[in-house]
Amino acid sequence: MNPNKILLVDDDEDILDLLEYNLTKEGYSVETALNGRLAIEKANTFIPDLIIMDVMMPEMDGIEACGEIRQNPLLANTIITFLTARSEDYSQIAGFDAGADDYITKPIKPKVLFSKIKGLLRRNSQEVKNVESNSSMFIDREKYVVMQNDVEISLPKKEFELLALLMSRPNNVFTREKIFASVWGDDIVVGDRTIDVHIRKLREKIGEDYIKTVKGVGYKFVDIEN
Amino acid sequence: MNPNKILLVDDDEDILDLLEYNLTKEGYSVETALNGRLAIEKANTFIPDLIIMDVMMPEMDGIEACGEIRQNPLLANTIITFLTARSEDYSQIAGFDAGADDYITKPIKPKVLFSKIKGLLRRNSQEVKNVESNSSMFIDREKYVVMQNDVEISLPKKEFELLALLMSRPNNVFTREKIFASVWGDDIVVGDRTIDVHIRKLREKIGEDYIKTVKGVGYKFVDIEN
DNA sequence: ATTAATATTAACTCAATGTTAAGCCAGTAT
DNA sequence: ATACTGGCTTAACATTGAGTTAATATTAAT
Repeated sequence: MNPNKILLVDDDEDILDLLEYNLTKEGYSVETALNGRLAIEKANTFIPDLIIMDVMMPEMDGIEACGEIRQNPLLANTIITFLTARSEDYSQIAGFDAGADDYITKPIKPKVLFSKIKGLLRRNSQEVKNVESNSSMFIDREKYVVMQNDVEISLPKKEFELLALLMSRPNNVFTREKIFASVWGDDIVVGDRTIDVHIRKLREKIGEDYIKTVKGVGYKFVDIEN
Repeated sequence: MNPNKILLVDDDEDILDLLEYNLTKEGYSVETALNGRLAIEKANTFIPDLIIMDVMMPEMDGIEACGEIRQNPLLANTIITFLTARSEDYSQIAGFDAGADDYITKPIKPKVLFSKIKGLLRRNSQEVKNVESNSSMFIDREKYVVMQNDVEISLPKKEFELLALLMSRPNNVFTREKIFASVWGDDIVVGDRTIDVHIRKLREKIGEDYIKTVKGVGYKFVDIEN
């Protein structure tokens, strides 16, 4: 299934119509909402892959809505992007705190916006690359090792790919479904406990605190301060 | 010699001046370039240890320049880092494809940038140091022999080329696919066990511990202390 | 308290790799 | 010519350990 469901949230109907029209024409499945509260409702049923949301809205603003949406495990992998005026510096910071993935500054040309959307959605399905986070750990695909505080940890293939996936988006929850699809491939079927066992082995090797279980949802890699 | 040569590439002279001033003060040897094309020229003669390059530039963008630079074997050990806006997700992905090692998101505080640079160069110097300390073994293409602790080991062609390939990037994993492509050529087809047998003969001659198997992935040449 | 989800452990399976020896071929010495 | 030589490949079989499973324990949510 290609990721292509977009939820647009803005209090200006003209903008909604314009974007909806053009994005639909591009082949995306689009829904809209006029404020934060409605956005939450729509998101819970529509399960979009991407939410583009204005910050300033009546009823419930984007920041608050974002926080709510991030509570829903089903939307763990949904990318949330804010629309924000260039100068509203504070909203950007608050937005990231609330769990936003990105922000787009207004005004923006439709063409630029579309290519941006394409890029964002592509990220979800991208092959996992070397990952450099500002944590004490990073993946070295060339050497096929994980560096932890300048110590090399070598891992078997499946464990390595699993960790690489989780680290590709720290703090982001990966569902078991996504993990299977990415590490094992869509066709191969293995038992339910297989992921658990690999997670366990990883925790044994890199420490208990890096991989966090989100019960009923999946697993995430969290950054640890030195 | 410590790795300390940095090439800065950005179309904004103010930024170049600022960074150059501060990095020079930190003891680095710094050169600058205003666009991708100039960057390639400078890189070819300056042989920097680290290139910090803006993605968006006139004349030739960072991605393209990165690809070009990666063609030059002299710059194989040069770290290439992109400067990119937080939201330009696509450029990050394309950057890795082009051979970038890392990316730094703008805006960034100078202090953070400096510590990041330090980290990047330190990582590189450690690798280089390992290679040098392991002068217990090196390839002599002229004589077509491998020197191990001042002892000449002469190897048949295939074994020699295989070892030379692995040693060309110590600690790096080479997949069977790549080994075939490099040592045998893309067209020639040989059986699955052929590589194994050559690996075995090499291990017999140079010792068991130099070539490590990464099951399901490939082989790598590892440095050995003393 | 009940239950579903996850953790843990150890045993098992099988694909990937290791090992050995024999065969083939090109170059070369007899 | 013929036989020898060393390099390379192949095939058959052995071995290994990554990956999986299954059984049981523990945990978190209601």
